Amino acid sequence: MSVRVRFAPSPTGHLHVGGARTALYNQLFARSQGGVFVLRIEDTDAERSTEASTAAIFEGLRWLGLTWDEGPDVGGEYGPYVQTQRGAFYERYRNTLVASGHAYPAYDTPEELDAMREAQALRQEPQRYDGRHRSLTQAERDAFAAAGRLPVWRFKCPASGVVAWDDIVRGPIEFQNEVLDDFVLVRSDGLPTYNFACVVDDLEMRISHVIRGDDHISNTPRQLLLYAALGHVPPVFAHASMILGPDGKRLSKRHGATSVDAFGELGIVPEAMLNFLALLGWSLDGEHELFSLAELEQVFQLARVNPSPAVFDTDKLEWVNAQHLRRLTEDDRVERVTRFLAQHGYDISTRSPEWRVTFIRALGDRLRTLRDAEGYGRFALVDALEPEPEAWAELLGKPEVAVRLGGLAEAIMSDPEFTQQSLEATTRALAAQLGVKAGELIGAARVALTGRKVSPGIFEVMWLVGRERAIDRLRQAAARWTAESPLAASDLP
RNA sequence: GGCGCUAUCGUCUAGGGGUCUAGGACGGAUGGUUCUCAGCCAUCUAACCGGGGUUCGAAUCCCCGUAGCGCUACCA
Repeated sequence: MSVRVRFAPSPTGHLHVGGARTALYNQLFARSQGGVFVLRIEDTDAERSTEASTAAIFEGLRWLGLTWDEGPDVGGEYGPYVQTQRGAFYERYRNTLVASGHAYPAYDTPEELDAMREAQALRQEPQRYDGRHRSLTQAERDAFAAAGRLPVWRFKCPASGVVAWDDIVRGPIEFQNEVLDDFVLVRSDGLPTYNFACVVDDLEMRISHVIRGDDHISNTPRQLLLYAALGHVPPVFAHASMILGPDGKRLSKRHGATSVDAFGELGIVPEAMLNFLALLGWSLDGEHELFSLAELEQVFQLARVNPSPAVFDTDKLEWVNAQHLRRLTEDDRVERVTRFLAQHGYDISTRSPEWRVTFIRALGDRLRTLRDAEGYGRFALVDALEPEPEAWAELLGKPEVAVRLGGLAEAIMSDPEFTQQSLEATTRALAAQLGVKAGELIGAARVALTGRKVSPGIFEVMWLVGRERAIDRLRQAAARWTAESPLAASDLP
């Protein structure tokens, strides 16, 4: 049997991390099996579906680097791949079901249904459609129609028996038919409901495996019943678990970023997002955890997907991100940092290639996210530097700062080479001459040159800041220290 | 309420009757390296939800609880 899977989002918002993981698992399974990955848009909810959401979902999938073999944009043998364009299929299948006695029109109004459920709730009964329009006579139907009522089409659910399947990630699951009711197939406006459209499309698109979130487990028995009524063998089902927030509740906006491209804004690289998502609910062996998409496509196994829900852990995501950042080639890393910075108001594209490479090397392993480049690299990105209060306060408490920084400015000025090496030699020589530890001098220089207590290596910093600006910052800091430090008086002769 | 799913360190997980004094990773802690930080190295921290079975033996199988989550729409 050839493997055909699909990711079928409904365009009612951004691509959520849960959806992204479902899409990923589908692609991974398809590729690992030499199968086909289909993208289908389930927009039968006219109320909530929007063009903008469809676009956002595409954008999210593309950002991640996912690729599908059939879909609205790439076409394919079983199109169209947008449900609102597949009306003819649903109509045909509905007619089949009506003809075989598996479906019937129901004319209840929303108010009548509400009343029915209320009454059931009052009696502590399970709330489900009681089948009141199941066996209407033609005359009764005509009467409703004449009264202007538009029917929905309901599925005639068997009153007894069980429906069961062997879920790839959860094993055997079964439902008693009696807990199901005559669910709606086609709404009064003619649009199919999820359960119906889904089955029709999976059938028509020859889907072999349905990989989706476990919020669909309770839909599965209904769909299975439909396959049976239609006389078809159902696909194999695999229900992955939910992704939770740190509080153990279903991940949502209040946990922060949930749409995948929001993570791009946070400085997460798509390779890392994919890797992390794959690990949320799947593992190769519990030992290896760093994978590229291509590697995942080789080693992924649906049966190794974990049935229990997983908490989305940002710390781990950032760690995975840091690992992927390191794996990038230097050119790629320069490119991505440059692009990220540009999107956040810092243009380093005009700098020399040598400067940019040095900048990225200086940032080095400090980058957990691309955004860290803004923080660690700020000293090199802006002209005017306001020292952080805490760092400055500490400097004020140190002795002889003006002499040292002033001396360093002099030394740098008279360093003919101005390379990282020469700067180091110059600085260390000065420290020796002043009789202080190099670390002392460097610490003061760090605050003067970067405004912070933490920065990349000081000689890289000097080189990146440039001779003029470095001298300038050192002198300014010296002057300001003299003006503000209680220790300044004793510093003067 | 009904139905369903899930249950190993704080988090992601390995482990599926003996090899488990439960392994790896993130996080945290400590020490080393270093101009700070990061990194790297070393060490440490911390778990089988509870109770009953089955068995010579259970984290692993069964049952019952409990908890969390999902579904219970003319949403998907």
